[in-house]
Amino acid sequence: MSEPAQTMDKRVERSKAKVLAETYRQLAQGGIAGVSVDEVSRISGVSKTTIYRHWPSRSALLIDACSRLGATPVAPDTGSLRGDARALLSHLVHQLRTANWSSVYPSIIDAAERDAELQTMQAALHATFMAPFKAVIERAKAKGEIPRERAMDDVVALLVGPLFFRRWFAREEMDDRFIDAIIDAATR
Amino acid sequence: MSEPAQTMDKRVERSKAKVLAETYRQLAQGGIAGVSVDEVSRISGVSKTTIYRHWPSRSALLIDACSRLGATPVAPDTGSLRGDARALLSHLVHQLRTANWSSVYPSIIDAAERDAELQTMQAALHATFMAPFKAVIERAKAKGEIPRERAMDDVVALLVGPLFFRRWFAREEMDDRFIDAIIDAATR
DNA sequence: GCGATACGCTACGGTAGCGTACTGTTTCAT
DNA sequence: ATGAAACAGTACGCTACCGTAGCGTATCGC
Repeated sequence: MSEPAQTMDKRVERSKAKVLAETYRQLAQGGIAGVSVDEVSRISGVSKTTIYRHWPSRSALLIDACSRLGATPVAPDTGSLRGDARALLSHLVHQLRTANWSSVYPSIIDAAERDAELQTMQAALHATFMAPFKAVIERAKAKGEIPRERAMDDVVALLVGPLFFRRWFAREEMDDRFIDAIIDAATR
Repeated sequence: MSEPAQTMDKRVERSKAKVLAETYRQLAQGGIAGVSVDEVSRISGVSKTTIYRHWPSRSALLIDACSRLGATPVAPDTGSLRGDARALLSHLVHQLRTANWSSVYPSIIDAAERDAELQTMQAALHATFMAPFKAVIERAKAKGEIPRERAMDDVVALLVGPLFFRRWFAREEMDDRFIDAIIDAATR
């Protein structure tokens, strides 16, 4: 979102990096509510004054940090929809188990329920996460593997919904057999 | 969870009811983080001293209030799995759109990510919500509408996951066509 | 080298929240 | 009627947090 701006003072870059790193850590540990500017300052070693020089408020810092959570999306191309979907879901399961954003995301979802700014940020994050799924489904439609009439968003929900459900609501394990069951159901 | 205890002082009952009612209201409005004991006291008209007589801490009050969110579960019996599932999902969609717990649940999910007590409460709530689904699926298995080998939890996740996904993550509308798509996929 | 900029440090002011102590009053149960 | 229990009101102490001000120092770009 915010670029290096071509020529950025080394000191600024260093400070921002340190602050964002510590913000990530606190986000992963305590969610959005667990981030305190005082503590970010104390642990990162960057003065609170400096933090407020770069972000106008705690809220701005949080949005900036959260909006960088999404990893670079990668759309596989195994040759078949089933193979692509299996690759995507396996990768997603791995992320849900290990990635930091997996424990932060509920905070964002909760905050988006009441804060408009957070809501647009979450929408962008969501679009980033879902992009590879949409790409794969679009390709499958082009090859005729699934009918054109099927709504894109429906297929995405059928594929990803059950995983999210297990990770955050049911708190159950997600094995390969479950992934296959999802694919069987969604690409029927 | 906490019973009328056979003979409960009218004053106690009245105080607890007023406090819980206001706690609900603040929960629906601002989530778990939006509940303040001082404000519950001020608006409900029940003295803070009294609140702390009945709940040892703010956390205890929150857990007590949240654990009562679940409505009485109702398992329909239309004669077919498709009919039952359609009834359940339609009702769930309506709840997700209008019920108070729909805006509170993300808070609980987030809190459960880090607090063990909240986690067990959420597990109980989840079991209550899913009970009618399990009943319907079990009946369908008995009638041979779906094979016995299919894991119960998989079917539940395939049915409910896409709806939760739409409500909280994708923030998209849920119409009857989508419900049919889910049922087609899950009961294939 | 030197001016400009970023930075650290310390100390505030202000707010909000939790949980407790104390005192006097109302309401219940018998 | 009377003792016991629950209650309201108020005032605290404590902690945590946000955001700002003032001042001196270090570091960058040129």
